[in-house]
Amino acid sequence: MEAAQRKRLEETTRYDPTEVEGRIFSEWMDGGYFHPQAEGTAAENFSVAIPPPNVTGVLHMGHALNGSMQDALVRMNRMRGKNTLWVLGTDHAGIATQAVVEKELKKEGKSRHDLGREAFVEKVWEWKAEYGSRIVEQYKRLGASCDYDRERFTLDEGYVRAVYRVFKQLFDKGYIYRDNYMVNWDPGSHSAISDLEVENREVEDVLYSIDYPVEDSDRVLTVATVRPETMLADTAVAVNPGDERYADLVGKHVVLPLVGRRIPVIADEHVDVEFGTGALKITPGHDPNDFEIGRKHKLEEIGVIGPDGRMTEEAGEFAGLTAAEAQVAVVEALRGEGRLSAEEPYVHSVPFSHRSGERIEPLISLQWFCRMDELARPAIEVVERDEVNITPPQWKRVYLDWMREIRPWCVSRQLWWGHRIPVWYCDACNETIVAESEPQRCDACGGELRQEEDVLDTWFSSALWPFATLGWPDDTPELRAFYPTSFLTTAREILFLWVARMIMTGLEFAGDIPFRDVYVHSVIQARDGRRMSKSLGTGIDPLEEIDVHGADALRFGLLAMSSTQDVRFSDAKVEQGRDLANKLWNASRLILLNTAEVEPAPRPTCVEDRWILSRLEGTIASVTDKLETYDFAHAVQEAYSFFWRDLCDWYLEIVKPRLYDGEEEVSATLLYALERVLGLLHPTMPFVSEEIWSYHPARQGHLAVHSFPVADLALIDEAAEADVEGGIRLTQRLRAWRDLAGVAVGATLPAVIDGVEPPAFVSRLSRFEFDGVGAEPVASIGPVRVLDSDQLDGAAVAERLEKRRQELRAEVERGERKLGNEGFVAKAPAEVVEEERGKLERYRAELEELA
RNA sequence: GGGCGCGUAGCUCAGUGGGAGAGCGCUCGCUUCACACGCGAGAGGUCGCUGGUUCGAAACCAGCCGUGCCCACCA
Repeated sequence: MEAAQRKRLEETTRYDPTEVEGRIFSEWMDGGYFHPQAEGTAAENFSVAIPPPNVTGVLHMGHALNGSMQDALVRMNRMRGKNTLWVLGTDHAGIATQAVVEKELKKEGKSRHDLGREAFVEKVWEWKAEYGSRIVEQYKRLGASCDYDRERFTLDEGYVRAVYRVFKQLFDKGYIYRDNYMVNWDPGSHSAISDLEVENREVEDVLYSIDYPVEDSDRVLTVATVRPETMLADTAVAVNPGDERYADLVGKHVVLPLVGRRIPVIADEHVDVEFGTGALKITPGHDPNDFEIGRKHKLEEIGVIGPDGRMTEEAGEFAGLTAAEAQVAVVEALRGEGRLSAEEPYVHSVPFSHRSGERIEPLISLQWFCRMDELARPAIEVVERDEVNITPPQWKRVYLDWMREIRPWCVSRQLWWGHRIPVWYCDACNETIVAESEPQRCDACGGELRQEEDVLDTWFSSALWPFATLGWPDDTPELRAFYPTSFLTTAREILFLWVARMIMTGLEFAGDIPFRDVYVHSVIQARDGRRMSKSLGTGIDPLEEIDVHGADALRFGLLAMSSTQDVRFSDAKVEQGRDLANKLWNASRLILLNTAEVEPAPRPTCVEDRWILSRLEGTIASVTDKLETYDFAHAVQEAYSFFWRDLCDWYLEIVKPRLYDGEEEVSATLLYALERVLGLLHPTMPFVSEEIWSYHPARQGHLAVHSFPVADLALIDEAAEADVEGGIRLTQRLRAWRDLAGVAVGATLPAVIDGVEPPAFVSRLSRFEFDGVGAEPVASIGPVRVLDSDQLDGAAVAERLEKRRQELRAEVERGERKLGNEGFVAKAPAEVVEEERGKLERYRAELEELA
């Protein structure tokens, strides 16, 4: 080691991530390690497509967790020498991004309409250029080993070609069509949204009962509704065909109050006899159920609420009011006419826009849809056959259940930011042209064309992510080398929205599954158990955590707290990671500053050496297995426990004298163990491991591309493990005895061994002299007979002895009770019974000695 | 309405048929020549409740209570 390096090691007693991380990351980038050549086949390579974050965003805890998991597996496979690609990119996130820019405009008192479409979209691109790359920089802070030179954007030039190709092919197959249909209208974003972007919330409304007079009769038909303003668009009243109360009215008409329109009484199975009066007003224009019933009975579809949320001309005297205002006015008018027979509070679930948070207004409008059933079929099969493996397994069924009930997808959005739908209309001859690139003139009449105004749902483009990012529709080297990707880690909330659609499009267009494994990770909640969200103010900023504790600490913490169930964010786990980084640094200082100049190699000379090597290799095997099966929490905690407990607390303490002596064998073994520990931890804690590696004598190049340790099972030694662990337990018992017997910390006590000689370290670490002479034994701890000396407090020793006797009596009693149970002896496995017998014997013997 | 989870030490969570675990916090003792982001020793739990299966249950089954999420067109 150079003198300067040695000096730095000697002087730096605390690991400082802020000083290290930026420097190390630059070294990785300069090395080009994250930018693989597009060579080989997907079967032999390793690749991942990052779930593309929104350009609007900043890194949140979900990204940090997901990034930590992906990076762990990506780095592990890169170290294994695989040609490894982690594709990075961002999503244009239609509604979200447009909303942010509109909000900016609003500050200047302008709306997007003031700018016009072209200028507005230009503005969004400017915004994207300025802020869109923030999240990429933040992934670097996390240490994510993405290919930053292959960054993609769902709206970049090549991506548009992929989207248009897909749209055209789906259209040609007859899957994509345009129709007037009931959609979820989001008054907030002024666009239709898909079913998956709707969330239901419990709301307290008023349930109004309205009397509809029956034509040519004194009777009234009373209907119940929470939206009285929609009665203006009623085109029927429905009753259940089996409902005798109304059987005679079916086929007759009622007169709609306020409006005066005659509407038929129809019979439909959908109507619940039990609910309210059993009569249901039918408003095909403003209610999804009524829409279905209306289509079935060929009812007129009237729209009284427009896309702007205001009452239309159809609403007559109420035209121009907002729906909420109209509700008040309609109720007032009905009351005036004596048609309101009841009002009662009513709690029910109501759809809201996931994006804008506004209450969904169901409307009929002309939209583009995509039939999903044919696309779903093969996507169901690959999951059924486990060609795409979903972990944890309960999500497989959730996926399959949803896919089997899949409905058409409304893919058009009334936005300006996004993939403008590749459809052109000719007003001259009414021709509709779908094309991958803009046609000049109408094929049929040569007339002028105008492009469809709507854009595609953001998820339409994200659905193509795994192959579009690799250059599809061109047959690129990247596509051949890295598709299908190896795995996908994701939050469950986008299982349908994104994962399912990638599987469908992957099979349809890229001819193969997009990934072999889907790992659905847990959700990290706020410290108080609420959802982390910006609007609730419950978010925890990963970058702040990185600033304070370091990226390795955050990564370790997130992986350690992740599990199959949702967990609350734990500062303690991040601090545990920070402490681990510091411990790694300091243990490495001890090793690197004191070892002799030797080749790192396992060179055991005693049982402790064989023990630590056995534990090391066992840990490598187990941690590797856990990482490969997405059991990140146990993987990092097991690595932690091996390193801290076994290596630092015990082995380093045991070998210190040999180390300070400059013994070559132990130096070689320690350097070997350190090299392997650094390699094992690098995927989860890349910065600190890389930094320490720079001081390691075996270093040739960066740890990021050094070999990942493969467990050497020849070094597993169960006998050595048993011996040393026995010695450790004995040491702990001796220390505990000293403590309770009131012995001074630094004092060495005389004792003799009666029985099997424990490993040599026990004497030194417990501060007992095992060849003591003279005095009487006063206590018996395993094979150790403690001899009396003036360092002992007689009363404390007696008390300690009595306590042990009580413990032993309890143990003996327990064993006797268990073995006295005939059922146990007869039915329990022989080895379990034997074990109990052995224990009982030992406890009895010890009690005998102490008596 | 249907489905999936969860309820274990003060806190956050592991453990899923043979003697209750981790991290943090707490108590006591240590400025021991890698680390006080440290070292050593401790205290702390009728494993939500009630029944059942079993020689044996925190774990398996049933019911109940509490709690979270997803899906669903009862006005």
